[in-house]
Amino acid sequence: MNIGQAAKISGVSAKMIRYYESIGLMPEVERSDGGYRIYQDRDLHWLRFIRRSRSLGFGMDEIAALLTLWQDQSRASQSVKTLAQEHIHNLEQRIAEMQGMVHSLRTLVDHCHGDQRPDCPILTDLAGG
Amino acid sequence: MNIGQAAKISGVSAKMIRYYESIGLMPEVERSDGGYRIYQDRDLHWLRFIRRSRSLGFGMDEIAALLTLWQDQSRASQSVKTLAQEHIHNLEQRIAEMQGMVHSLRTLVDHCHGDQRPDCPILTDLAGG
DNA sequence: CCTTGACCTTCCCATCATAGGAAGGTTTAA
DNA sequence: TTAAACCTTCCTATGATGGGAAGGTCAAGG
Repeated sequence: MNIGQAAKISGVSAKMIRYYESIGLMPEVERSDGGYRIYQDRDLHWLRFIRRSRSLGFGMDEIAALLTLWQDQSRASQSVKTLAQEHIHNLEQRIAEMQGMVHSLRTLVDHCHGDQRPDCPILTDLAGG
Repeated sequence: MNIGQAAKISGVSAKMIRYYESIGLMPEVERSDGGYRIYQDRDLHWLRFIRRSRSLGFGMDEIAALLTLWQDQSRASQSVKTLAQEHIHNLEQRIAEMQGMVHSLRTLVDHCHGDQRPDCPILTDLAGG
């Protein structure tokens, strides 16, 4: 299977597949005589694992760790759970940060009459009160 | 006032002040004979405006627009309000996305016993079900 | 067998906001 | 006059992704 087909099936772009390989997240796969990468079903599983992990917001470092745990038949489920919990914690922090922004912005927006007049509490706040 | 003092007072690092200048977000300020940037109170206001906008999650493009509106005495408050509302909308979308991640992760984590056994629903999910 | 088009290869560049560092010039206080 | 503290510009990197150029390969049809 070519990289293009692997990309279509796995939902990971060819660009990203090569990138994952370059940073060591994907193993280097077999090549054809002409130098084309050749993918097997096993590699597709790998790619889908990465894609799903990305969609849950894991970073490359975390995915590398998850892949290692995945490959290690004898790991304790505890290590995976801990990693996931830490990731949840990070996400929640970022969410809280953005919610704080939304809250402040909402207050400002609510106080801005939003008509043709130039007076605007939003700019007044940004300018430092 | 040197860039270092301006940085300390405004809370924007010297590095970033130069960067803002280079992308046209800050006006080019006066220089000393030796080439040092010289900042006035007016410039500090500008920097604080940028810093506050950044802390509310506005991107450089949006801040550029806000600064223009700020400088334009005759603009309608409506334009500012609209910009802020669009930004809130963007933030809320990103928040929702991350909350979806947290939700999925929480479900997975709740189903993982997290002990010494290797069996782990989190990895099973990541691997595709 | 040859051509053509679709595909692949590597390499470079860009994003966005921020930081680090190197090499060298300026300012200021002792 | 010298040393320390500061400044200057320029280059590099981050993380994940995409775009594009120059050139090589593969497969199908004539």
